[in-house]
Amino acid sequence: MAADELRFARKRLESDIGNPCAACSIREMSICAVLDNSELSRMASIARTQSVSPRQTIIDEGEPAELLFNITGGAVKLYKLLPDGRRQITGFLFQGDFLGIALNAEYAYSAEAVSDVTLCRFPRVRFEALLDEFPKLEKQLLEVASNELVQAQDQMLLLGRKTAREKVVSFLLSVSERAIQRGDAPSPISLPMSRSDIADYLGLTTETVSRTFTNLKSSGAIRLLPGNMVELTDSDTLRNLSDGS
Amino acid sequence: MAADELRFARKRLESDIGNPCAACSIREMSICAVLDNSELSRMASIARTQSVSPRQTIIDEGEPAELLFNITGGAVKLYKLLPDGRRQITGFLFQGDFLGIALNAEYAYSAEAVSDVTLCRFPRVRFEALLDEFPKLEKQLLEVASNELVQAQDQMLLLGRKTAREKVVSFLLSVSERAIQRGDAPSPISLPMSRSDIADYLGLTTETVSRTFTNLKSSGAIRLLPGNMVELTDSDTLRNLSDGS
DNA sequence: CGAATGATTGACGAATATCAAGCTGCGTGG
DNA sequence: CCACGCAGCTTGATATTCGTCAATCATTCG
Repeated sequence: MAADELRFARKRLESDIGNPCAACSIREMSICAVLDNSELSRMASIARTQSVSPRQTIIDEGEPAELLFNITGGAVKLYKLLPDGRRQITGFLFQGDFLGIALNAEYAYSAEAVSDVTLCRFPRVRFEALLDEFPKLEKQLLEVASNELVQAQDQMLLLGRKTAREKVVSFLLSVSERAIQRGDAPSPISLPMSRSDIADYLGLTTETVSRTFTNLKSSGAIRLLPGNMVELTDSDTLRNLSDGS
Repeated sequence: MAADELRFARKRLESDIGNPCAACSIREMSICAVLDNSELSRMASIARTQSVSPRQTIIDEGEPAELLFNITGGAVKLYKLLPDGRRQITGFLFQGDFLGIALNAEYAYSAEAVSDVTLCRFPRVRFEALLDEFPKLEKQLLEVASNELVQAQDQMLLLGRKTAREKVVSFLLSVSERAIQRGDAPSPISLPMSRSDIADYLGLTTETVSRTFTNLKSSGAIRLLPGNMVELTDSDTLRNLSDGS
C-alpha cells in the first residue's frame, strides 16, 4: 500500500514538473491565459511556486529586481516609504495579478503578504527571454501595464481630489468590481487588509477610515459583517457618493 | 529665381514625405530612437504632423482612442475630471514623450496643450500593426509604460503622503531632472504651466501653491525669475525638503 | 491706456490629523 | 472551557494644515 502510494505520488510529481501550469486554477485570469499548453510547459520550466505568510516581505524597494511573480492566491500590498516612515500603499494584488511589471533594474516599491499567499516565481532574466520567444506574452504584458496605468491615474484622481468619504466609497466599489471580475458576487466583499492598510492606500489615517465606515454604516449605505466582510447595501447610492455626482 | 525656389521646395517636400522622421530633431529622445532609417520611413508613412495652440484640446477622456501621438515640441497636460469639475492633472508631457500608451478602446484621460505644441499623429490601428512588424518598437513601448508606472507610483506617494511644501519642492526637482534628461541645465527651470495647473497636479489649490512658492523664496531655497523661470538655489536642501528627510 | 487674466496676500473656516482613551474579538494558556 | 492579554478597531477632544472667500497686485494684450 505504502509503496503504491509512493509510486503514485512520484508519478504525479513528475507530471507536475512536466507541466503544472496546465492545470493551474487561475490560469485563465493571469497573463498565462494567452499561452497554449506547450508554451505553458516552457513557462513552467522556469517557474517555482512559493508560499508566503501574512506580514512577510516579498520584495524590497531598491533591491535588484531579480525575480518576478504571479500571484496564485491570497492578497499582497505594494507600498513605498518616505524616510520618516510615512507609507503610501500603491496597490493591492490578488490571485491572477502579475508582480514586477516595472522591469527596471531595481524594484520601485516593496511588496508584503496581507494574507496567506501562494505565488509563482520567475527569474527575471529567463522571463525576459521568454518574452522574446512568445511575442503574444509580451503583448499581454503591455496590455497589463496599460491597464495598470489607467488604474494608477484613477488613484491619482482619488488621492488628489476626493474627500475622505469619496475615497472610502471608491475603494469599496473597486474591491467589489474586482470580485465581479473574478466571478464572485459584488456583495458582500471581503477586506483582508487592515484599517491601517486601507488608510495608507487612500492617503488617510486609520481613525478617519474607521469614522467613515461608521458613518456609512449609520447612513445605511453599507453593513459591517463578521470576518471583515462588508455588504454594499445600495450600490447606486454608493456610486454617487464615490465622485460627488 | 522664383521657379528655382519652387523646385527646391518641392524637392524638399518630397524628401520629407519620403522620410521626414530621419531628420527629426527629437528622434533620439522618443520611441523612434529604436528604429533604423528604413523602419522610420515606414513609421513616417502613417504619421502626420500637427500644430496645437495653448488651451486647445488634443484628446478627450471617454472618446474612442483612434489616434496616438508623439510630442515633438511644447508642453501638454493630461487630466481627469470629476462630475462637479474637480480636476486632477496626472502628468505633463514634453518633447519626445509618447501620448496614448493606455491603448484601450477609449482614452482614459484628456490632454490639452499648455504652450504651443507640435506633434506627430498616428492612427491607432496602423500603429498597432507597426508594433507587430517591429517587435523592438513594442518592447520600447513596454519600457516606456514601465517607466510611467514608476512615475505614477511616485506621484501617488506625493499625493497621499506629502505636505504642501514637500509636494511643491518635489515638483520643482522633477522638472529639473527632466531638464537634465533633455540635456538642459538643472537650473533655472522653465514652468510653462499656470499655478492652477501645478495645483491640480499636486492636489492643492492655487493659493497654497502660491504661498508655498513665496515661502520657499523667503527662505532662499528658490528664486523666481522673469518668464516663468525658477532658479533652484540649493538643490541639496531642496532634496531634503522634498521628502522630510 | 485700460481691461482682463493670472498671481499674490490676507482673514477665516472646515476637513482631517493628532493625541488619548476605551472597546472588541481572537488566540493562548491555565 | 474560560479568562486573560494583546492587537486592532472605534470613539472622543483638540490641533493643524490647507481650503475658501475676498481683495489687491502684476502682466499681458488689445
